Amino acid sequence: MAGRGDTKAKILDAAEQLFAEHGFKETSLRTITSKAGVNLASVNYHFGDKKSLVRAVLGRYLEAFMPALGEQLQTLLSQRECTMAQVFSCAKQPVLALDQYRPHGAATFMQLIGRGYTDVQGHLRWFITTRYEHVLSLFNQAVHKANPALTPEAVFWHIHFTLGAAIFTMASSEALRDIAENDFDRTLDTEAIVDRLIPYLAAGMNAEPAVMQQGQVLPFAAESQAD
Amino acid sequence: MAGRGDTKAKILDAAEQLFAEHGFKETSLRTITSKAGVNLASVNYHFGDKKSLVRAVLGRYLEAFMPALGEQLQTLLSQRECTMAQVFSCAKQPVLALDQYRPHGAATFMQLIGRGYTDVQGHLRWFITTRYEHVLSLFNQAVHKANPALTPEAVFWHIHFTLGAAIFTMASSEALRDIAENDFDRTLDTEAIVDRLIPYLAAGMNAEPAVMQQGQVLPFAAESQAD
DNA sequence: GTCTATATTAAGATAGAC
DNA sequence: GTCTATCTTAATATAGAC
Repeated sequence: MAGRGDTKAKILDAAEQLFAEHGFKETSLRTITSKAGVNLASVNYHFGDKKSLVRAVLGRYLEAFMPALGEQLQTLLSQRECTMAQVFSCAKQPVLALDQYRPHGAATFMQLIGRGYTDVQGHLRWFITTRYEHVLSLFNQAVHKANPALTPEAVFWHIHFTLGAAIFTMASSEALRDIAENDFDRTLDTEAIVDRLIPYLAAGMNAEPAVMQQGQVLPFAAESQAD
Repeated sequence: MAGRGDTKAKILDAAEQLFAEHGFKETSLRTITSKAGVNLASVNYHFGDKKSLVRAVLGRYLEAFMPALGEQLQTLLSQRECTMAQVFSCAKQPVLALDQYRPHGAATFMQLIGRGYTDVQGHLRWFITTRYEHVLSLFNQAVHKANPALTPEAVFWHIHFTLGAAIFTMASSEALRDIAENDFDRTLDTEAIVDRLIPYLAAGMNAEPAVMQQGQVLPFAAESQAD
């Protein structure tokens, strides 16, 4: 397997799939190049080192996703008013478009985001803070517009809860889809999962904080400890 | 540093902290034993291999948490009726109790769960399917009791969204707490985060699925693509 | 039970011929 | 740009003295 000038792309294609499935640390350059059918040394030639390869893989997707999300948010912000579900729907088309961009692109992207988020090396944080901070800011604005009653502190926490639900779900979307198709006996595409997710996230984001005193537990908690 | 018979415990204590912070694969036995102040070979002597050490670390926490959660859910299920917030509150006391069990136990536990969930080796799945399936079943029942109108399919998906929000948030709770304390200028304990999380999860779990046709996007999506 | 010393394997990276 | 061969490092694991 030699000769053609698309070695770089073949490495990226193989790497993104392996990274998504197994994680960055768990995927060796040898596994990648062997799957790609290229020589081990070519990774170093084309990307310098493994860290740069990881960033190239993430960057290819982020560059396809983030500007599209930014546009959707911009448009929504130019409306007179909006609902929380509309805010989250802004991500729907950009995510689904990734399936045209690459086979299983949407699922792969979300798995990569999930991997990158808990990653020690902070690849994803690097992208967000150096390139896409603006899009995150638009998202914050849109959330505030949809529900101005939310305090900044509530927005902060709810956004992170939301990230967790979205990233985590999509990162394990393949496994979940298999289980769901088996248990409920019907086929599911990425869009169906996204359509389940949007109302969940919107409802959570709009949630009112409960009034709780410090140390309060369920009324029956005390009895349950007695034996 | 030698002699005392608590080598096994010292290894567990060092390992849980390092695993929580850096992940299983990213933490070497050398790092663990050096932090614990014990000899490298003692890991193998006391635990056999690294895989068993990981399970021992997870198991110590799960054994402290799962039975307590099960009891809370049992008690709730014996009531005449319950709300969704009460269902999620069942986890509150068992989680917070971990802070008595080990320093920063609650945060460490959730970080470990987060690591274990995306872990390739499936340590966590192993525990759940071999030991704690019963507790998960109680949780499912409680959710159904709190909102019988939810279809089994909706419950399935919402539980996974919930797991994502909870695990992901708590796994990065230390970082989030730092940011929040800096931005909003007040101290936060684990209980405060849990109290934020519960109403969010309850609202999401109770969310009604939106009525959407296949392929529907935002009304303004078409225009935003024109240039 | 604990230690030193070492076997074994796998990984990232690079030199240098073509 | 691509290949073979190799360097270097770091990890798990174990043997065997104490």
